[in-house]
Amino acid sequence: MVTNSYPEAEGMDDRVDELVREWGERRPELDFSPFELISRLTRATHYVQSRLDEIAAAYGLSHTGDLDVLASLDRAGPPYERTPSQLAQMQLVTAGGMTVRLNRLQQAGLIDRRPNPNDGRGVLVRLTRMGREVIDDALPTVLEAQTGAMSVLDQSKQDLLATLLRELLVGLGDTPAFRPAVAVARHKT
Amino acid sequence: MVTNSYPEAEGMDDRVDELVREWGERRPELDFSPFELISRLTRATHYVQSRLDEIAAAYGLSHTGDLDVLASLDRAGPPYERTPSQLAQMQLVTAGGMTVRLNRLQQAGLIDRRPNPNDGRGVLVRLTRMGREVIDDALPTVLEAQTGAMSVLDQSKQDLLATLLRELLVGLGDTPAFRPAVAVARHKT
DNA sequence: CACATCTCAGAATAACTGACATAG
DNA sequence: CCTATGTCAGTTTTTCTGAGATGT
Repeated sequence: MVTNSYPEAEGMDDRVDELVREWGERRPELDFSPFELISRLTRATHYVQSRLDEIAAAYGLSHTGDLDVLASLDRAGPPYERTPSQLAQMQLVTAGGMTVRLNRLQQAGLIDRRPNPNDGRGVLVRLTRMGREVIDDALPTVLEAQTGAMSVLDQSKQDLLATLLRELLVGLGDTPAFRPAVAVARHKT
Repeated sequence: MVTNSYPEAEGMDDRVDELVREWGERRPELDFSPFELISRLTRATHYVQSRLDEIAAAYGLSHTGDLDVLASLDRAGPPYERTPSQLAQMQLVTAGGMTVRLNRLQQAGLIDRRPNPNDGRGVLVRLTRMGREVIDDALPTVLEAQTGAMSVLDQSKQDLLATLLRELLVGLGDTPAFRPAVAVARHKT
């Protein structure tokens, strides 16, 4: 169902190959292979995010980041709640940046906030009924677009790519919060 | 010289594994493997660009994009010139967006513009002496940072990753401009 | 005349930093 | 008291779109 314009992608050059070729002539003493890799990462992200931003726009959202917030709340399962700081950390934005997003989503009626009963400093963000409807509808759409974007690669190549990127990410510090198996009891949370 | 905090990245989980695990519990009927892949692409790009933006900032530039313009002109070799549209296309921004960057770089004295002798509609952007000094100094710094960022992966894995990403990019439409092997002569250019 | 190149004005935001109020 | 949470104001930009001037 999701088709691709370049069934014979294998063996073809991308635009990064051009850049690397030029560098090789201009600065033959330097190794540009990390540059090559990072250029591809960046460009692939650019193309993919553009497609996803279009989907977000079709739902009246300003960009994929807003959809990510809704998805993250959905992922939490009933009652679809998380704290702003949880959301910020998952999505690599600062708390201040998340506040802006949440204000916008609340304005649109897709989320609301209530005081966190376990922590008087904080709040809990929750999907509204409308927010749940939006993400219920958008999630399959997004997944389909993502599937389509990756579909030039067969499954085994996608798996290999995912594995390599995991290793890269761990090296870049994208590691899960440390979760002790045992802990001494504390007051409240 | 470039070290890494996670020498044993292999086999370790990244934060995307957490997300995928949550999705699996919440929506077991859906396949999140393309999501997993795209999340990793996006996050890796985020981390890497943050590092490169710091380098750009150290040179007084507003972000990596400005460095990319200088690098692109350097790559052209003497006399270090390109048209704004060439630069825009290479860097995936619109002509309008490139104008803003060029204004800023010209303001900083790193580039200048002159009329394009071959095309009265256009201009040629050129590195100034100071621009050349900046990129001469910055280029090794950037490459070193890029090398460091990728260094969790050994060379064979980097090569494999680059190959897979090339194939993905071609599928996403990142293909070189068509260059006919033969063409009929035309006026000027 | 249709199209290409480039710049600019206007729109719409994004996101970060640092400060602040509140609570643990 | 020191730290953590969340919000806000201020700042700094970014980028795109569409119009317009100029030239092919």
